[in-house]
Amino acid sequence: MHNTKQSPSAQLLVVEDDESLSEWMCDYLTTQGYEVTRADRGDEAVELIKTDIPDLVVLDIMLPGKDGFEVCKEVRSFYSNPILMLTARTQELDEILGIELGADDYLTKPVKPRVLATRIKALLRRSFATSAQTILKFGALSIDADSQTATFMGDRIQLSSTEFTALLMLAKNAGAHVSRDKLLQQIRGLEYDGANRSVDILISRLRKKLSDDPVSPRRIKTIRGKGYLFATDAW
Amino acid sequence: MHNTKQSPSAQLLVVEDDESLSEWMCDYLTTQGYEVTRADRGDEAVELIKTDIPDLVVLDIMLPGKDGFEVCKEVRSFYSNPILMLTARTQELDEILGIELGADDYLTKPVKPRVLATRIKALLRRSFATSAQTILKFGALSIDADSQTATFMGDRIQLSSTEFTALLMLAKNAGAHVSRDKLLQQIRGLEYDGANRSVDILISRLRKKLSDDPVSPRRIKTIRGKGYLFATDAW
DNA sequence: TACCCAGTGTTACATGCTGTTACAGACAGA
DNA sequence: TCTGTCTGTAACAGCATGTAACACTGGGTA
Repeated sequence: MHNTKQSPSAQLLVVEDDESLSEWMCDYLTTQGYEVTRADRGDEAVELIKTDIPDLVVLDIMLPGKDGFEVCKEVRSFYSNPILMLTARTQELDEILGIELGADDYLTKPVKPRVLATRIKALLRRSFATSAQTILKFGALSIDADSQTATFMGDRIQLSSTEFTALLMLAKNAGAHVSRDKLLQQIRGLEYDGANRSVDILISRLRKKLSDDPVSPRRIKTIRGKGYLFATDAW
Repeated sequence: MHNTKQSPSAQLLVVEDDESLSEWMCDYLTTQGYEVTRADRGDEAVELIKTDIPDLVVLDIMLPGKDGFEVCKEVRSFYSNPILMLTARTQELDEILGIELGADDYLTKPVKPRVLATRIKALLRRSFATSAQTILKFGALSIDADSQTATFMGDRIQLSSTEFTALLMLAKNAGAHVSRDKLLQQIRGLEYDGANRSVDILISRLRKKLSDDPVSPRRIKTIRGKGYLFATDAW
């Protein structure tokens, strides 16, 4: 029952002027389940990227019309999906490494099919993964778990790692109360012994940084005897 | 339940016109866990290589249609996986050694099963090993494990090998914290004794080179008591 | 050999983070 | 209103972290 095919037919653009190489790459990638478009000129490639917006571009450097470096530089202003460069000579490779032109990976010719497929898969996986970034948003407040950053009204809030952990935990359980026990466990791996006030202090500091009034908090509410609650719609 | 097979069924093409020899090689390699395709003519082999793109080709020299030398030369323009040549006579062997035709290894007949398997395994391992290169990208920062190079905003960052190792390790675990212990282990193969501050210094130097503000770092965050974390999306 | 240099670890001190204590105020039930 | 309990937080202490300055090392060079 399980379909083992990983990539759900991503759309690729192969830009290569060597016809035989281009042909086998396109054929091979098609057999791998990709939808493949072909171009053999640099200027043509730019147009295709603009109109088709492929999920990934395989881009040779030596090209008629406009070389790979130029293409890369030109499209980077509007195109952010991965670009895999193909290079024939070590000299070109040096150039790729020296100049930061926006390529996401490179391959030296001769290209091995398995390697090509592996790279493309990896790049696509990464590309999809980063676009599925987990950012929690609550009005003007947003919390990004991956980069450990919280912003409020566009400004970054300076939080210590502990504060961030607590905020994230509260936000993940927004609308429900989180006990001191759980917060402490998350932060220090400790059980709450009842007399410990560290969570209170932590919340106090968090509120201050979120400009939340402790007397009548809109964001982090106190649930007497039970813990704290992150309010979803604070303002 | 555990499958001990190492190579996940690589695809091989055996090109040999001696039927009995071809048959036992194919059978034997199949029992070794490979997926084997057969050809007995040189021209047929070229077609199969083009369409199937096997992970490795075992190629006899004396063949009807087109001999092994020709096949090798012809496919090398588009095929870069390993080719293992089979030769009957010493004279042929001399030719293989004299002419650079793109073979990766050779075997003289009679072929011993164990030797054949060992060579194939070695060639495949080498072939896959070279496919490890990849560029990690995080906004304006890119890290190339192969060339031990990191660039930031297009400029190359001058990193010592230790610094690069640490950066790579952090980047590979982007979004998750990496302990001082692990960093030290990776760098020096040592256990972290708790009093050692070398990791801190290393991070400090790294941050400086990445223009990361230590007071409020965007790239390499400190997780108090746990280590450091590379933020995926720093800006 | 003596010297230089880059890389790396150590020391020492500055700074920052977090928990504890102590007290003030808030809350709930009687 | 009174009382006991819970919560907020200032102030402090202790420890973790940041880093300048120096020491050490190994490799290259004159």
